Amino acid sequence: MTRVLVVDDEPQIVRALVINLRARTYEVDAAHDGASALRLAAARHPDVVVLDLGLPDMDGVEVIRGLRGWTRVPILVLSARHSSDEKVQALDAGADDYVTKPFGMDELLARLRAAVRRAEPAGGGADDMIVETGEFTVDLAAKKVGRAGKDVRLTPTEWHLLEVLVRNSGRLVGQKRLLQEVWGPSYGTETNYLRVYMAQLRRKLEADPSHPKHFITEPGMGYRFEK
Amino acid sequence: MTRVLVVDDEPQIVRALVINLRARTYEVDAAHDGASALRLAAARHPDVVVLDLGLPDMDGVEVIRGLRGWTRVPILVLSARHSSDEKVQALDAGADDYVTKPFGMDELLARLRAAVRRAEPAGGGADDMIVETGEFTVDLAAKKVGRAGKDVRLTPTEWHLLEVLVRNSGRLVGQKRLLQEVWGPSYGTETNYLRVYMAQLRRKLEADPSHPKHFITEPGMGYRFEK
DNA sequence: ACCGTCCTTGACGGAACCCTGACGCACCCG
DNA sequence: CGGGTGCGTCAGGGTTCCGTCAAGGACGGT
Repeated sequence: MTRVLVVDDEPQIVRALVINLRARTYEVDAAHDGASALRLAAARHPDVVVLDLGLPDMDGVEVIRGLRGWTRVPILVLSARHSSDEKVQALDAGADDYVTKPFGMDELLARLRAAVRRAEPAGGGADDMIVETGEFTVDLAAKKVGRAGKDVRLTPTEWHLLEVLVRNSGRLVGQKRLLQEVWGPSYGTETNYLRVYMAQLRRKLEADPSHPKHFITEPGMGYRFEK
Repeated sequence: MTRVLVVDDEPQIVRALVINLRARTYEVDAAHDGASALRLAAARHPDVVVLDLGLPDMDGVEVIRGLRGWTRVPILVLSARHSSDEKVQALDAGADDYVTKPFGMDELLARLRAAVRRAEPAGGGADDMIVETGEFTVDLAAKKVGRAGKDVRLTPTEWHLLEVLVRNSGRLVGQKRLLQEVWGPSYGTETNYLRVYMAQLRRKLEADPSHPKHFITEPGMGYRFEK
């Protein structure tokens, strides 16, 4: 299932896009300003972003930079402005495509398909990664965690944090990097978030949460996941 | 150096593109029909293809399919036709972008940069530099130190000091430089810090801490790490 | 409009860490 | 032979950092 994040401040455009995308079995999130767009992108990990440049709270190019700070997700820019300068700016900031309003829905969808297609891993990526420990199993592709034969229920943030740690299995991940990957690029010092969510992960997955064997704290530096 | 293959049957457009691209230090090949385009692509392996759909010998979409049969090289389509149908066809056949003539050179170049950029290999290279001695192992990427099969726990300052020494393996590092790299630029004379933390490193890593073989003191000058 | 889930935020005890000063030792030089 | 300098060691105290809990608020679904 492909997940799309639609960012636009005009409700009718958002609605049109959402309806068309859902009809084609995309999973769609919507945001109406830059701040929530960045937050949603961090929380939901869309496979492609459709971004209107004319947002109420911040410049669209800033949103692109905010995304590009930590992800290579395809960004498809919508804009009412035809000026060549605008396009160049957006594309060089990291956008993948630029469509001017008014746009044809067919064309937009085709461009969206193209963006998603080329983002797919080249040669059968090892994305079906399953990591097992003595006590639980993490299926990165299926986004599922199992323990003692039963599925463990994780909230989006918990899963996101777990995913970053597991993808860097064995390596230390600095707290700043964790915060930026999970909560977005504007975070970096709010270490209390990490404390809270690491505690939840340990409570749900560790055999003895007060003496963790897999989610290891490196004081002053970050955390490390160990099989 | 980025290599571009330009495919168009109109000589003036080819010339304009070639001049503009060469001026920006791209390496450019040109073809005037589909057959030679496919041949040139196979022979020269361009990093991006700029393809006009209106070719004399074959349908542009066929050219796209011909390329997609064996390569994922980015394809940027040029076309005089604005019809939504054409665009959808080309994009779904495997094109990455679609620009209608007449086009602005700035915009085309920006789209070309975008296409090349996202084709670049993903993550910054896995910098898994590992340094081994007879007694312990330092993994700079994972920020991990192992000794006799077990992980050794280092505090942030200990790790930082070790990292500077290891990255200058074999070379003498002056105490002033060590202090400034680990404790910050305003330090430089507090050599007692060094004494304390060198002692901790030796205690944790040397077989015989009182007769160090790897963390060597150069009296009056600094310290040196030796495998 | 209500309810449940999830995220955020603040507070607090305890642990880990960093700095500091004191002391002993080896070496060099007067 | 005695004083000085630089280095290694140790232990205590202050500070930062972490784990835990609970309450408040935002959001979505019924």
